[in-house]
Amino acid sequence: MEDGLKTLGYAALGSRLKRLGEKLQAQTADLGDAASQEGLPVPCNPLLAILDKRGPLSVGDLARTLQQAQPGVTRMIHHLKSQNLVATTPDPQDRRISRIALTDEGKARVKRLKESLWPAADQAVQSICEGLSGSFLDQVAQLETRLSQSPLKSRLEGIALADWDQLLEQRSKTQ
Amino acid sequence: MEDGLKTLGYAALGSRLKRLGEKLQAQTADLGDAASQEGLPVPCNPLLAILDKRGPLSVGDLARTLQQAQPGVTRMIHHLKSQNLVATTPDPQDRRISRIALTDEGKARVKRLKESLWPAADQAVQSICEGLSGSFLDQVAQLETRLSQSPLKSRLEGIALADWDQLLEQRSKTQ
DNA sequence: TCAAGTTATATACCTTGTTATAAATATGAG
DNA sequence: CTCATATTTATAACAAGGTATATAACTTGA
Repeated sequence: MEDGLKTLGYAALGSRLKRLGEKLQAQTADLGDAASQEGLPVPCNPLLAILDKRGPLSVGDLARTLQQAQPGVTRMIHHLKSQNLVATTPDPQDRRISRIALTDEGKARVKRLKESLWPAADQAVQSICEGLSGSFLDQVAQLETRLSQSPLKSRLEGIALADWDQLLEQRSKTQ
Repeated sequence: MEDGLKTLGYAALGSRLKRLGEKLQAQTADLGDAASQEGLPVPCNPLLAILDKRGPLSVGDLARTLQQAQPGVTRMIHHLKSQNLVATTPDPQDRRISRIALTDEGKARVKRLKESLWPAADQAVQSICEGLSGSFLDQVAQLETRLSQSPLKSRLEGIALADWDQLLEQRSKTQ
């Protein structure tokens, strides 16, 4: 009864990926301890990471980088701004553009996230993706099963957290 | 600039899968000609397919089968009911339960979808998933690229549509 | 130079998922 | 039998994505 979607082949892959992504995000939120999260919505994390990596960016650049529609990015910026994690300054060359940058508070938060939630999420998700086999559809099915049977949080027990920058560096070498 | 998410490793996989799913669904909507769609929201398609395959079901059974929270299913049922595609009848054994079944109009609609949108979606999505390689993360990245470079619709040109039931039967054999 | 078009951001509204909870019904223990 | 608890569906409120469009600022061409 539970696996009805699997009988619908590739036609339902869109629905399945969407919900798989939502479940990953939900479980990712559970990974952070209270200290590292402090009420930050999950989708803000990639935005902060991009800002940290690529310095100040315009709303449009952020949207393109995140491959996301601009109004959603604007909304996240408002949220982050209300928490004093980012600040916007008008571009002197072109006053339509506002440059988004991390505040000092934002940088401090990013530092904490780099030591806790981000590597935890990376390592847990990598672990759940290990050894998938078969067609992409099969792999998605395996992921669905794994995610409901052993949540991300349980995959971190007894694992040492790497530091975020080291993780990414290492990954870029392997690739 | 465009591939910023790829530099974030597994940590951003949730966001990426969610948006990849959304884009697949959006492009799937473009596949149907006006006749086969008639204003049916994309997420209703799996629901109709399950109802067609497994006969009348309760709301709870549908939610479990679709691996989705119950209130979302209730909302879709209301929508489909307003279009006369499904009907609900109270279960004689347990009056809390209402059994959801396709109406004659619903069956006719399903018949049309089986001959057009569903196989089109299945074949197009299968084609875009062909020959992916590398880690799951790599495969997702390849899918993102392919989807933005050649949309699902363009993958159907000159391809004969199979019938839905034959497609699924064939797939279950291959597997 | 200024009118017309283009671009960047913000806003409004919609969609579709979620949780929490209420209301109706069923079940089971005493 | 009755009351406490379970279960089923519906409703309300929220989250985070989307499209369409308005507004302000820039650019270009006659």
